[in-house]
Amino acid sequence: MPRLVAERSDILPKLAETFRTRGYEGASLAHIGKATGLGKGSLYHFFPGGKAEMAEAVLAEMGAWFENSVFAPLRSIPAGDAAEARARISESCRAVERYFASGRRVCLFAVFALSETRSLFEKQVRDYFRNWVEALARALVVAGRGPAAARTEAFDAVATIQGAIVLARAASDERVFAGALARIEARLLG
Amino acid sequence: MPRLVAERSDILPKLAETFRTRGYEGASLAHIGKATGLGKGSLYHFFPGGKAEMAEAVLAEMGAWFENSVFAPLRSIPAGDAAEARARISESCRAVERYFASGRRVCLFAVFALSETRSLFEKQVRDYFRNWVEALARALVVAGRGPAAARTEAFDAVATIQGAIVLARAASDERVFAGALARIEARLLG
DNA sequence: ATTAGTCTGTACTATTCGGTATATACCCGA
DNA sequence: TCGGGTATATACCGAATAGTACAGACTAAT
Repeated sequence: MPRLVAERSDILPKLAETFRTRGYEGASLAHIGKATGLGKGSLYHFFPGGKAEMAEAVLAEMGAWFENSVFAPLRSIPAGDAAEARARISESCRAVERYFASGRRVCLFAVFALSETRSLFEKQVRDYFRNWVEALARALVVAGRGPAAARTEAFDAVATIQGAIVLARAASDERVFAGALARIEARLLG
Repeated sequence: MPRLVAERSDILPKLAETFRTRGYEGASLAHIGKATGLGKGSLYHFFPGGKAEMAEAVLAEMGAWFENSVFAPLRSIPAGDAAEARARISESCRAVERYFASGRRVCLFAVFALSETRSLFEKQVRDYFRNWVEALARALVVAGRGPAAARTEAFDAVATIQGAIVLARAASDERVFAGALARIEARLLG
């Protein structure tokens, strides 16, 4: 039996894809096994906690990606450097567009937030959105907004992004996501 | 065996509640049976097509409610009556807030849009959001906006509402939904 | 009173579920 | 060459799954 996978993290992308497309309940071990090419034995070797641990690992990886690629850059802008803040906000919009594949790819945190799975991953889901809103609000403050306005604008921007994913999928038209994101960016910078 | 239910529509609310809280895959016939108080016999009597037909009926009822309570009033504003348009837009925001129970209650169309269930109910999901955006855009035109601006503003408003439900649930704080909706209304009227 | 049609509960099928146990194969260090 | 830890496949478990079959009980019209 040749080894196919060296590390747990090698199969996380395919795991994430399966949870995204089928949801937590809908992703059966059979689906996961087929998607990853691994049997139950290997799956339970890597994730002794079963499906719950798989989903947790996927959320952790998604969270880490956003932390590194979106939240941290927004949070760490030097105070007073409004030009840099605007540049980082623009960059974060591009990173978001890339990650969600222009609305074709779903946000797993949103899927979990809308389902009863929420209770299983409540903390991860809450922290993800809180971190996003707070990081963006911080960047807006550096860009010159008042604290209260920055907070509500950040909230609305994140909410609109999430809703745009829903509407883009509903319409099966990814252009509407790109358009919405462009308007969000303009509003954040304007 | 006493009759518990006279018509199919009597159990639709409980059916909707079950699909909302557990999703399509997560709502088993056992859950549905317990929630509605009906055995499988009755369930398959009313819905010979099983779960798929139940979900379809629920979507149809939700769609009809929105059509009557939100879309039609927005669509049927007399041309030129900007004041009436503003009043109807305000009313629709209040109807939406009531329906989604300030963000506690999930939008089933959004849940389906994000899952692979989407392929089963593609048309219903697409039509729901398209009708909403178009009705709101029409109202905005009557209120004085240009057609293009009306369309993008309507899209963004619906998207933000959907995203606000996600974020409100993630934060387990319904006040943030009410706040977001108030800002959306102000933006639509301003 | 009879009957036809409308519900309702229950037992049943076959399948699939998440999870466990086990046996086998591989790689690497001694 | 010989273990021992790491992967992997497979058979298996009890529970739950969607759906079917059917018999009983109620209602309403005849």
